[in-house]
Amino acid sequence: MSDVFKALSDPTRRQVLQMLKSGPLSAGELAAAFPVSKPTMSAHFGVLREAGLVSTEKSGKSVIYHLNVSVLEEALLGFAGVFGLGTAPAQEEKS
Amino acid sequence: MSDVFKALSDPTRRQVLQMLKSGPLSAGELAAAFPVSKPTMSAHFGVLREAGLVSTEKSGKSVIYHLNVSVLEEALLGFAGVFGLGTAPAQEEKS
DNA sequence: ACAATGATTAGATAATTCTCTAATTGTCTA
DNA sequence: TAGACAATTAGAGAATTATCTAATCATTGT
Repeated sequence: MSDVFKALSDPTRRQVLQMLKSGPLSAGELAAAFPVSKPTMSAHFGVLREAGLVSTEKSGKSVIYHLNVSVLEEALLGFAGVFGLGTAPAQEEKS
Repeated sequence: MSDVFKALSDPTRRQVLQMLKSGPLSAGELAAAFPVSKPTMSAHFGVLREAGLVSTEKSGKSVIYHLNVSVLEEALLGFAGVFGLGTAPAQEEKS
């Protein structure tokens, strides 16, 4: 779980996740959207994969990245839930 | 916003926030709950304050820390919302 | 005014993180 | 089999982070 928040702490990685929200993309397609080198992006991908936030699938020369929404959901809403935020409307304490 | 996620990336800081969920606590009370030095905790408090996740109030010798739930909510649910998670049930795309 | 207490600041160090270039691996196609 | 292309690994440097001890600041009580 800490790995997920660590992964989310970088703006580039958060943006990668947002790009993947609309569907799978190759490493190259993702990398092209950022002003850093490909190896740097590869490192970011590694962090995301380590955290379980993305999965990979190999397709010919390319590596396709998929978003694992469930992992993101569990971390984000799980933590939010601890504070009574989000999904569970925080059962109203009746007087 | 990036400051919030950066702040949330550390387990100690996330735990501090959880402790504050039940109500305000002094720096000393918070620090006592962790196996690190007080200056280290003070640094963590600084990160949380910088991110807007906590506010301080001075009371005599003590400094009282308050949780700013709204900031946490905005970041957590805001980001979750981008992925159609949480509050907004993600309007079903009808065929 | 002094000593005690709560908290932060100063200064330093070890570990981690982000980034780069260069080299390597794997796959396709001419 | 070569060459080209996609991606990652290797290796290194700069910046940030987490942590510590010692010192300082601020407040309270004697």
